[in-house]
Order: sequence, then structure tokens, then C-alpha cells
Amino acid sequence: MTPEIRKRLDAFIQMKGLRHTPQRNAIVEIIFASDEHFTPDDLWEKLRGPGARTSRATLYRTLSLLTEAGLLQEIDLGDGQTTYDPNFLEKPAHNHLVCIDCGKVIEFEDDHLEVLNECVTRRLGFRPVKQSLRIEACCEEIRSKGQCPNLIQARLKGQRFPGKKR
Amino acid sequence: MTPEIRKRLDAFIQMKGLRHTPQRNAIVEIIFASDEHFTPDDLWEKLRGPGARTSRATLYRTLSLLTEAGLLQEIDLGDGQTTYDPNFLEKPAHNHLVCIDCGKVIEFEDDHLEVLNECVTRRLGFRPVKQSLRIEACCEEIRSKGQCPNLIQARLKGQRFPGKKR
DNA sequence: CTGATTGCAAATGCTTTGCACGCCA
DNA sequence: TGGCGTGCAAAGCATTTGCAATCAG
Repeated sequence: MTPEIRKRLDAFIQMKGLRHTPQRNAIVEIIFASDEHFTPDDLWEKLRGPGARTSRATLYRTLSLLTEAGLLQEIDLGDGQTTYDPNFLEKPAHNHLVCIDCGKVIEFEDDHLEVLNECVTRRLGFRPVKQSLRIEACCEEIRSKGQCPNLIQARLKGQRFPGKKR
Repeated sequence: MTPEIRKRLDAFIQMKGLRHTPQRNAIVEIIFASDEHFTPDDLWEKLRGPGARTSRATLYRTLSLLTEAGLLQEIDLGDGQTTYDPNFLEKPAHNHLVCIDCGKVIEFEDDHLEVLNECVTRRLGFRPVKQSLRIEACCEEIRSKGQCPNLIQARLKGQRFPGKKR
């Protein structure tokens, strides 16, 4: 967890008159230990490791807080659950490519894309706030080799694919 | 409902060995009477008008069928329910601008955007299948006039806004 | 006839909430 | 000590499913 993050979080907690608790700390610690996006369930799994006991309710409540604090961004991959993205202070735009074969999610940036999006938005008479591009595509690796490494892993995890909500 | 649509639907029904039923007909009729996007609930409302009795189960089942037949496209506006888009045969890309003040949804197209998206996708080693850009923005009308006509209507309808799932 | 289709109610899966108790500041 | 926070279980919501009855071809 960068000092930048910690600062923002502390500021938010103080401003809102909130409190530091072991549960909150544990959750925040785990989230910002990595910069990968995750679902509430991913987080729940990681939380079960250490002796830190939390409830799902607290988990969800904390996610809301962090989102409100601007430390997390909610993104929708279309799989029936909300995905959260930490470490986005440096990445204003959220573009995701989801492989419909293996479910792999790639986050990418493209300056041209951003400029273009801004132009379009203004042309329509709006002021851009947040933009997310979601591309569903199929993996060339699967087309050529017949399968890709993520596919097997995804199947094992019982991962949901785009389109299939539940 | 254009003959184009009817043709595709009949072909699909025949190919799959499905059947024509009054419920299916009623649903299809209502959907393709307009080219607006809608939620299952919007559709349910319209269905309650005529004497045609259907259940929500049939409604959802029919939506799945039409999606599978390629006559409907599922899009996710981030409000907790699936939105469906008919009349998309002519519009391959789905770009939506959602006003975070009034909830208004604008569908737009931009050729440059599409070309660019395709480039990015290929550069990442994928083959594009479906792309949807979602921009959250705020209405200039609200900034200048203090409110916009959609806001009042949206409030009355108890509309959900992006970010607030339930 | 026979399998596709329907409606109902119950089940799902993710997320939120009410409530009483506990703990931070 | 006064609330904020927490856990639990129950509630919510959109959507799906099991099943027996019904209907289309």
C-alpha cells in the first residue's frame, strides 16, 4: 500500500468521522497489497486466511466506503458481480478486454482512445466523468493452438463467463 | 417489425425445432414495435396492457431466445438489470453515454472509435467480437439551467442510477 | 400423440439491511 | 460514554429452474 493511498484513506476516515478497526485494516491491507482487480468473493477468499474474522456484510460495507473515498473503482465485467479496481489513481480510464473463450480480462490504455472519447462526449453536449470500454473478443491462442492456459484455470475455478450471468 | 426481423426469427424457430405460441408472438410484437432499448421490467409493463397473459418466466425465456437468435443484444448500463437492444442489425457497435445527473441514456456511433477499437484489440492479440463503450458524463443542461427535463421524469419513475445497484 | 412451452412457486446468487451487542475515540 | 462498527440472519432483487399441466404441429 503506497503512502499516497494511506494518506487519502486516513483523510477520508477523519473527514467522515469514521473509525479505524481491525476488520477495516485487514480488508484494506489485502486489497492494496496487490493492484489486481477483484470481486467481493475473491476478497472473501483471501480474508479467510489469517485469523482476522470478518463478515461478508462488513466486507461489502468497506468496499462501499473505499469506493466513496475514491480509492476503489467499480467496474462491470458483465458476469453478474461487481469487480473492483484498486490502484486506479494513475489510470483514469478503464478499458477492459474480456476473452469470451477463456474469460481472461486484460486492462489496457490507449491515449488516442481517450482523446476520441472526450471529443465524442463533448460533441453530444456532455462533460465526461468516467469512461469504460468493454471489448469482448476471442483469443488468437485458442484459435491457433486449440486452447489457452487460462481456459483450464477458469474452468477449475468455476468462473462465470460474459453473457452467462448466473 | 420489419420483414427482415420476421424472417430471421422464423428461420431460427424452424432451425431449432421450436414453436410459435401466442405468448412468444405477443412479446416479439411488442419488442419490435419500437426500436428503443428496454429492460425486462419495461417489457413486463407493456405486456400487462392487452389481454395477452404471460408470466415473467416466459418473458425471460423469450428474451434469451431472441438474444440467441441474434435479434436482441444484451447491454449493461450498470444499473443492476440487463437492458436489451432491438434493432441493432444496422448498428454493430454499442456505445452508450449515461448522464449521471438525470440517468438519460444516449446511444451513439462513431466510425473513428470503431476503427480504433479494432486496432487496439488486434494489437493485444485478440479478434474483436463485440465492443461497448460506456461513458458516464454530466449533462451541460443541468450545469447551466440547474436541471434538465429528464431528471424530473426519472425521479417519478423511480429510476435507478448508475452506481446505485438496488 | 409427443415433445415443446407455460405458469407457478421455489430456488439462486449477489448484495443490502435491521438489530442488538461490542468496541474505538 | 456516545456512537460508530460488527456479525448474524433475514430481506431484497433480478433472474433462473423444477415440475406438472397444457398446447402446438
